[in-house]
Parts: sequence; structure tokens; C-alpha cells
Amino acid sequence: MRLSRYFLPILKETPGEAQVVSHQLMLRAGMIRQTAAGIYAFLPLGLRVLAKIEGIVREEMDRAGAIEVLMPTIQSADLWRQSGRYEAYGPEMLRIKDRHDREMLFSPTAEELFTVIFQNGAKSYRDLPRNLYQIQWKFRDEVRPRFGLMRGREFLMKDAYSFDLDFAAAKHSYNRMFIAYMRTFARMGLDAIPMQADTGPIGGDLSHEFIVLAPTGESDVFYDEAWLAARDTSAVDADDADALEHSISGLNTDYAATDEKRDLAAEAAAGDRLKTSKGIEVGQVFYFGDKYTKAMGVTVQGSDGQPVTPLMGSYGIGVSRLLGAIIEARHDASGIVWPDAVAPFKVALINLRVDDAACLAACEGLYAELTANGVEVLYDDRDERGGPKFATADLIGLPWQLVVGPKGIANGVVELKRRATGEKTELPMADAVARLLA
RNA sequence: CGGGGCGUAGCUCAGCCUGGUAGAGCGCUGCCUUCGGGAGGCAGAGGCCGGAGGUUCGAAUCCUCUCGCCCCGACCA
Repeated sequence: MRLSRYFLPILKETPGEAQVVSHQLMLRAGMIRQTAAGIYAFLPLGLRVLAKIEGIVREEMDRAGAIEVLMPTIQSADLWRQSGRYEAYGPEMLRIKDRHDREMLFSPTAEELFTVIFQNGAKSYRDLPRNLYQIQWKFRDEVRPRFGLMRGREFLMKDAYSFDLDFAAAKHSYNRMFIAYMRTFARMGLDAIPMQADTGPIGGDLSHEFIVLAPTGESDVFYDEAWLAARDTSAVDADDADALEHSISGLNTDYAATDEKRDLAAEAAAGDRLKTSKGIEVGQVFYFGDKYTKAMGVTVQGSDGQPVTPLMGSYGIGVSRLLGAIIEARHDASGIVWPDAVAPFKVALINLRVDDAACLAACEGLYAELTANGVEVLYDDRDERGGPKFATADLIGLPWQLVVGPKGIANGVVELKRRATGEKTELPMADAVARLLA
């Protein structure tokens, strides 16, 4: 993409509306614009990151055996009356009426609809287990939206729903999602720590929140410093229920809890290893048994011919919130520092002198070659001085900057800079291309 | 929803207390000089001062109402 033809409205100064750094940087980097409290428009750069995050979530869901669907955002009130939540949900649910005065709502979550759709297509125990998911916009009319995308009213969420015949199978489904979440967040360059979460009336220990440590997070968290070490979950076989259970209980031996679930005895046991931080919740997994299937009269026929009420779990990831969380965790004084996997472009190609024939020719050649080889390049071909170009590249945080200037070209070299470390290397053009293709 | 704050140019803000011709920096447009980390000069464009009432000879400024946004608290992917 040529920057001279792109839509990248960057801001030199921080808008007063933004308080947290991720919100400030997203506005400054021309990724989003607020249109109302807690409601945002995604500009091209922000959309590219959103799509990258969505892609990783989708890949890991698919890998875990979940099946993608897409439900409507607008649902009828009748559906929600069946579970009793239409009355229970309160003013956080955005209620609307259509032209015939029928009561509708903008979905804040989708247990009811998934339950009904599942029943519609599953009649026998042979149709289980299944896990259906979607990546869809939700709306929750928060009393007080804040922190930009971290607490918006409209937000993009991945929500998955598992259906199983018995508790052991349901727990395996839960574990599959658990390990998929570990992998998902790790791929985005995040250290997300699973923490025991409130299970409500169901009880048990089958709910975890995944928390990203960040100084601007919303909740206070307490954890064993052992969590700071990298955890490689890539080798875990999610199809083997026992091995998976073993891996997950192994992971959960180290203490980690949010403010409301603190265990002072466990904290005492952790001793000096106990750390405290702020955290951002980026996902939650939850087992709730037959809460919805029972309320909505869902059964399948068991192998003995008798009806069985499926047991469910639901699993959320705040996809749009992750943009904020990643920036909170990965930025510096100059701007965003994207992890490679979610960067909107891989490299900023910076032409320091668009009026220099040799410089221009070199850039055009590099741009063509990299693009032809599938490298996502944002080519700064604007008629600007070097300063603003460097500042823009740092602000939008692309992992690499390929800097081409007349001095270097005269010596047959270009400069390759790694955004995360600031490390700069002068090298021949061909070598720079090879490095970016590697 | 309780408490607090703010709405003036695209952005950051001054002006309001003490009413009298709408301001600055940055950005934007044009020209010139510059050209390897947000350059300099000259010339410009751009605002019914959130909206509606009121007081006044006269309102960005005072009063009333209203809408919007932000912050703190209680609640949440």
C-alpha cells in the first residue's frame, strides 16, 4: 500500500477524550474514531489489526474442533423470554422495537440463540459433542463506557458454545477451549494468565478468566511469579482427554487470582514469589451445565432411547478489546510496537527523498519485489521530509522499517530497523529483502 | 446511576471571573528555501463560540433549560 493513496489520519497531539494509552495511540495512529460513547468506527489500519486478531482466534477455534457460524445481532425478545433473561438482563440490554411494535434486542451474548439453533439440528446422542462459535458484534449498554476499545458498548466478540452428553465430556470440551485460549493469546504476543473466576449458582471450579498483565488494566490481580515464565502449550494433545486434563491442572498449580477471588492462604504459601499487578480480562471460559438446555427444553435421544439434556459451556474472547490489550502491553514513548502476528503491515518502506531518482527507483523496486512475494508493505512515498516519516512509522508500530535514502543508495545499502528493539542495520538491498522474506 | 469536570478552527487550548469587532500553537492550501529522526520564510483558507430560551443597547462571556463527551465510584467480553 502506498501511503500517498492510503487513508491514515494520524494525529500529532493526543485528543482530550482519550485517557488510557491504548485509546490515545489508536486515535493518534488513525486506527479508530469514536462516534458516540463506547462506539467506534474502525479506520483502515485498525481494521487490518482487527482482522489479524480475528484470524488467529478463528484458526485456534477451528484447530480445537469448534465450528464457525454467524448469528444475527438483532434478536427477538421472545427468544430471551424462554430463558427468563429478557426480564433478568436489565438496562444493559439494548431493547428496540420494529415497525410492527415487536420487541427486539441487540444481542449482548447468544446462549439462547445457539441453544435453539443447536436443538434444531441435533436430535441424537450421535450429534454430540459439538462446539459452535461465531465472531460477531455485540452490544452492551454499559452505564459507563471507558478506556476506548477496552470497555466499549459495541464490541467484537468471539463466543463459542459447547454441547456434551455428560460432565466428563463437558469438562473435556472446557479443557479444549482452555488450551486453545492459551495458544491464542500466546500467538498474539500476550502473556495471558488464567485465573479462577466466579461460577455463580452452578458452583464448581469450571470458570476461568484470562488476564493480560498491563499497568493500565482495570482489575487488580495477584499471581505467582512462576507465571512470568513462558508456557509452551503447543505440544499438548487436546484430543487425549486425560493428558489434556493433566496439562491444565499442571498449569493451574501456580497461584493466580483476581481481586475478588483472592486466596490469602495460597498467597502466604507463595511468599516472595507473590506478585501484584493490574490486568485486563481478554477472555473467559465457563461451564454452566443444563442451565439453558433445561430452561428451553432441549434434549437429544440417548443411546438407550431416553431423552438426554445436553450440558453446555460458553467461551468468550473480546476480539476488539484485544486491540487495546495488545497496545497496553506493547508500546513505548514513540508509539505502538505491534507483535509480528497482528501487525497491520509487516514493514514500513520509507523513501527519504521522493525527488531523488536513484532513491525512488530503489524504493519502487523494493516495493514491487516485497509485495510480489506476499510481504505486507506500507510504502511511505509521500513528499515529506524524513522526520515525519520516521515519526509516523514509529507511531503506527510496524515491526520493520526499511529506510531508503540517497546516501545509502550511493553506497549500495539500505537501513533495516526493528521497531521493537530500535536496532538498525545497514545492508545491501538484496539482503534486506531476504531478511524480510525469511 | 450518584459525585465531579468539559463543550470556542481539523487537533491541543487561551479568552468567560469584570459583557463591547473571534485568538494562539500545531495541522491544512500556495510559493520559496531546505532535505537521514515531527525544518524555516512569505502569503492564505478555516469557527452562528454544542443547542434552545432569557437578561441587556449589546452575550463566547451573565441566568435557565437541554444535548453531548470525559473523569471518580458502584457494574462488566
